[in-house]
Amino acid sequence: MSSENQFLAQRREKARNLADLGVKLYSNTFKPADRISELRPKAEQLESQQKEEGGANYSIAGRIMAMRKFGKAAFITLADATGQMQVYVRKDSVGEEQFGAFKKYDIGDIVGARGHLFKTKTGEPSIHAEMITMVSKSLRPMPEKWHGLTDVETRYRQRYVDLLVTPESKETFRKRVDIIRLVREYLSDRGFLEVETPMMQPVPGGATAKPFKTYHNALNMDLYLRIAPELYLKRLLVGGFEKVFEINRNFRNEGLSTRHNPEFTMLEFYQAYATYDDLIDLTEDMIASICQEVRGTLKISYQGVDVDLSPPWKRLTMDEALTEIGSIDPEILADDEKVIAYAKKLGIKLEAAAGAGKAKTELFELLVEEKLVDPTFITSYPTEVSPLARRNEDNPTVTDRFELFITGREIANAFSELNDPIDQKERFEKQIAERGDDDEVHPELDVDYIRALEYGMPSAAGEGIGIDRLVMLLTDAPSIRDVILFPHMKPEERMLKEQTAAEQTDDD
RNA sequence: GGGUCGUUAACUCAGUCGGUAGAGUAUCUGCCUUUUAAGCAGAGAGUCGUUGGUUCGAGCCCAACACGACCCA
Repeated sequence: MSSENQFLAQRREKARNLADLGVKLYSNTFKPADRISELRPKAEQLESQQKEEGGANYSIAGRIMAMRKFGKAAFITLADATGQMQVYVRKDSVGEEQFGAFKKYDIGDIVGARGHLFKTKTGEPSIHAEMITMVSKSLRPMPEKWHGLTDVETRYRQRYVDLLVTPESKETFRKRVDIIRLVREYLSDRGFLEVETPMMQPVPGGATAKPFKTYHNALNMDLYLRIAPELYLKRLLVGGFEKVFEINRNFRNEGLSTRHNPEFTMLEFYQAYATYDDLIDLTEDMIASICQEVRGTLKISYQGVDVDLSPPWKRLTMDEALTEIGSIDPEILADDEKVIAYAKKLGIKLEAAAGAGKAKTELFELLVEEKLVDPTFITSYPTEVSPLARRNEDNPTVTDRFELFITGREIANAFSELNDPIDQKERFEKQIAERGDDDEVHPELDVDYIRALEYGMPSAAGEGIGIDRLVMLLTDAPSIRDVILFPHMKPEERMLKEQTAAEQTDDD
């Protein structure tokens, strides 16, 4: 039984031939002493057709990306983690035996080479191999060298191949690493402690979303994958840590889209004795400085649209945004019934219990959000849609909260924290009473969290930033799947078949 | 959940009006010791996403399904 095609069969055959020649197909004895990114500049300095003085020996290991074979010589392009470099393999340099084996090497094989530096007559910095050896034999053909891999489905499903042949993809993920490191440094430098709080929670809280459910055998209890770390981080403020942050995964059991993956990376940070406007300044400075570091400029373009991240960023209250950008008459905004009627007129469906705050938020999403291209802080969110935020002292119908929008997308959400345990409990209870008929979103009363607040939490402000979306912005990625190494996909039918076949029969 | 588009060789893509399945790269064989999308000559390679239907005949027309992309909710 073989679902093998011609290519797999050919490669297996070649591998057998190599093994017959005494070549180890998967050897672990070759240890490269040099890295391509450091070797190339050295070879670059040579003149064409010049060999390095002294004839020092260098060794590199990497994957064969291209081969240009002649009868008794060949040029191969080798790629290691740091870059690509050409290796010149000649029969009279590596010897009869090695060259005989080398002739059976394929594109995709991982090999080691040792030799001296030189530059070809066309000026290409190269290593003239005196020794070449197999490190790992590849049994599958690589995608085409010129067009590469363009099928996004294969790029997401087989990221290992994508990373091999799509330099831009590799670059995006390097930038992602940089961005997360810079966030960490920025906050650490300002005295924030990085902490880890439970990903498995008995009561999922801190956001309105559908959680994943799992089960703990020994404890005989249901657990939920967290939808947010918020309530645990605030417990730490109660415990006396004054500045904390966490960068980690959240899980939401909802649909997938260009902007949504079931697991996504979130930064949340909390600062005691701060208010939301302190966080406005911090956010603006942090994101701008990271952009400057990663992109070298504050004027970037996202999917063809120019975005200017130069501070200071625009600040508007929600009512101002609805008036200035949404063109809604301030008289309508001042009257709860008129706002609700206006929203309904525009086709927004509101539940019976929904008030003017909910209507305003819906109107904002419909009329304003996508128009906020340059960074804009929207403040004064209705209390109705902000169950964990502190009410404004002068106007209790709104909270001391902001959201940051860039390229029409929400990037950050922050507020002065509600630390009054009685108010908090009442708001939880109201939320639970209004949960409606959606069984999957079930806010529960987190009694331990209330207990924590009863011990007293300092005044504080906290913020969440979607790291994936920030990375999308700074890497100009159209889809969240382009910035997540292994995005969730439905299983391939082919693989399912092979898996069940393998489970049923176990011979070869 | 709804709509539109896509799925053809390992990869990138053609495929006319329904009449025996095509190219480039890659692979294989031969020649070739400074090439770089190396070159020259030859060869092999396909469940046309899946299952049904219409038809003398389907990659192409129809239906359902699968997976993906985009838009909408």
